Formats: sequence, C-alpha cells, structure tokens
Amino acid sequence: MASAASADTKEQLLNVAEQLIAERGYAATTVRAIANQANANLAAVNYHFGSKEDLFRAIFSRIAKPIVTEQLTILEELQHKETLPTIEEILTAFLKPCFQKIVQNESFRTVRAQFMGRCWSEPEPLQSIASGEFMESRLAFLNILQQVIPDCSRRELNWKLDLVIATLIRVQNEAGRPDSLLKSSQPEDVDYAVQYLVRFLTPGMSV
Amino acid sequence: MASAASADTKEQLLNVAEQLIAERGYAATTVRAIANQANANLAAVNYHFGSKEDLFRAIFSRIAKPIVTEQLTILEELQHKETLPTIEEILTAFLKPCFQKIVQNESFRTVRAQFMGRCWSEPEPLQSIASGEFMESRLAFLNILQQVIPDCSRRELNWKLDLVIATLIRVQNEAGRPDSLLKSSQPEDVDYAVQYLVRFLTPGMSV
DNA sequence: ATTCAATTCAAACGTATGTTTGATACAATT
DNA sequence: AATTGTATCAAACATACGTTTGAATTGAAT
Repeated sequence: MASAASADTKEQLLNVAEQLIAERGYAATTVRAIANQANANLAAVNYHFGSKEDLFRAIFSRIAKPIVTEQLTILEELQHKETLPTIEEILTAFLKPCFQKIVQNESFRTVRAQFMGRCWSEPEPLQSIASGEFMESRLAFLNILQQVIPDCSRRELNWKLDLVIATLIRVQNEAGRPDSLLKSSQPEDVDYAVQYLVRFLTPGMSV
Repeated sequence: MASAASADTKEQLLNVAEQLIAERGYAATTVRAIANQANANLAAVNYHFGSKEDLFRAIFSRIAKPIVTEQLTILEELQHKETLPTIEEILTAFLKPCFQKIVQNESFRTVRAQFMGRCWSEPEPLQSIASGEFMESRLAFLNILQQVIPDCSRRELNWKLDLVIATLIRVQNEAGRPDSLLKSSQPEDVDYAVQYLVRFLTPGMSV
C-alpha cells in the first residue's frame, strides 16, 4: 500500500522535474538532478514512474487533462445557448483554461507556462505526447469555428487555429520576462493577458 | 591555407548539423552523429568550429545574417519615402525576407524552417544566441512601429512583435504539410503566404 | 625535393548518462 | 512476534557524451 511518505516523494519528483524541464528542456534535464533537488534517491524516478519518458508523460498529463476538460466544458455551455457564440467567446474558451489552470498553483507561477510552451517544440516523441493530449479539444474547437465562420474553408480554419496556438505558446514561453504579456500569475494579470490576446487575434480570424 | 576539401567538410558539417538539430533538437543531437552523417572524423567539429555550441552559432548565423540584412534594406527604403509606411508595409518588410531566404534552397526548405522554429524555445544559452542575432532588426522594426502606432506603449509593441514572430515560426514549421498556409516554395506561393499572414496580423497590431 | 601549415584520423580522456540490482528499513497485517 | 509488500538506499552497470591528443596525411609554396 502506498504510504504518505511515498506519495510525497512521487509528487516532489513531479514538481521538481516540471521545473527543471521548464528551465533546461527535457534532454538537458538529468534524472540525477531531479532526484537530488527532490531529496530523493536516484532510483526513485524509475521506481515510481518506470522511466524518464514516463515521468514526462505523467507531468504533461497532470497539467493538460484539467485544461482540456475545462475547455470542453465551456465549449459545451456555449453550444447550448440559443445564439451562435462569437469569435471572441470561442477564442476565450480556448485560451482562458490554458492560462488559468497553469497559474492556479501559487508556487508554480511561470514555471508551468514555460514548461507547456517548451513541450510543443520538443523533439519526438515528446511532441506527439503533447499534441495527442490536446487532440480532442482541437477538433471540437475546429468544428464550432466552422459553424461561426462558414465562409472559411476547413483548411484555412486549420492554420488559423494553428496561429492561435502559436501565439499562446509564445506568450507562455515568455511568461515572467520583463516585457512579456503575462507578467505574473495574479488572476488580474491572467485575465488581462487572455483578453488582450483575444483582441489581438479575433479580427484576423474572419478575414 | 584552407583547401577545397576542408571547405567541403566544414559546409557538410553545417548542413548535417542543421538537419539533425532541426529533427532532434540541440541537446539530443550528438557530435558523433553529426560527424558520421557528414562522413567526417569525430574531431572535425571541434577542429573547424571549436565546440558544439560554436557550431550551433555558425549554423544560426549562416541563416539569420542574410535575413536581417534584407529586412534592414527594405526598412531603409520605407523610411526614405515622404509618407509614413503602413502597418501592412512594415509587416511585409519583416516577414518576406524570412520566407524568401529560407525557401531559396529547395532541399533545405522544411529543415531550415524547423531549425529556426526550434531555436526560439531551446534552453539557454541557445535562445540568447538566436535572439541576439535578430536584435538589430528587432529594434529597428520596433522603432518604426512606434512611429506608425504612437498610441501603443513600447511594452505592448514588444510583445505584439513577439506574436508576429510566433506566427511566422508556426507557418514555417508547417510548410509543405497538407493543410499548411505555405504550400510550396514557388515565388507566387511565398507571396501569397506573406500576404495572407500580413492580413491576419495587421488588424490586431493597432487595437 | 623539401618544407610547412592545414587537415584528417584513431584512440583515449574524464565525466555523465539512464537504468538495474540486491540489500536494508519501514509499516501495516496476520 | 512473524510476515508481507512497499519504499529507500548505496553501489554498480553498460553505454554515451564532448573534448583532447599526437601521430599520419595532404597539397601547395619554396
């Protein structure tokens, strides 16, 4: 049976690994560095997760799953209204959970945003792990965009959503830096960032 | 004196390393893999470039320098006209060289775009190397944007330019893929992609 | 033909990597 | 008190890493 101590170790490994990978990238983050900073034994990562790659999978899932759930929940609400949602509403439904879920935990602030931003450009197989986790939400948002912007071909919507994700990644990557859009993880800063990003992107969606 | 053979070796190392880093990322690309695929000796990288990091520097410079030169040339022309340039003209001046220079060599098109896309999210010190190479052009474009959009704070313009770069990277990364904006490297397709991207981005620049 | 610097090469250096092992400590259950 | 399954630990494993070395090879200038 899993003890409280082991649960602590496992969670500490997740937290530390998330931070180190956010800073250094996956390949440059060693299992030894993770174990040391988590005050755990070197063998702990393999004991609790199986391998370094499975540890990455666990970290990404822990972040992505609540985001996708929230995205689909908000989208569901939008679709149950009588009128078609606006582009602003759709983009907000897509972007807001990405930011909110990421900055919920006080101690993580920008670490988690940087982690997510990095994952999209990590080499295989990490990128597939990352994009696979968001596949369902991506399709759902493509479908509703198709309804709201019927003049746009599926192909166009596809790369437009790509551009939305591109800006999201960029903001996450830059999180915490001097002139970045997302200065801190304070709720008002998050709302500000989402609102501004939506305003920046919306007009381009329908041209 | 440098022989033709050594020049070939050096260039082959650059080409192979660019491709491997584009596929696997910097940390996961070993000096041994580069040397093998370039049919060169293991010591060749250190002999010709000093270190693995200096090799990266050389690869990035080779791509970035002509782009920046062309960007600044076009910008100079815009500034010597009597009237202020439009946002469209500025964005085109920024984006067009990025596509044209990368797309020039057919065999490198995808590789080079992926390489550039990856560099922006590589961990330090690679990211600093990359952004440092574009520093001059970045400042110049920030200055002229400031003139054309005086209502916008410097900080805002900064992250707006970041978002432009983010979409640029994304389109380059997707180049050649089924639903991508940039279908081929034909001049008319490049012009089309730049024009569409400019149209997508322009309205958001001044909000 | 000889010199000499540039280049290539096989081999080794020292260190770091992810993973595995077998012994040990720890609680909870019988 | 004995047993059992979980968790931790130091140590080792086999391999891979970037870099260095010193000798061989090249090819043009003297």
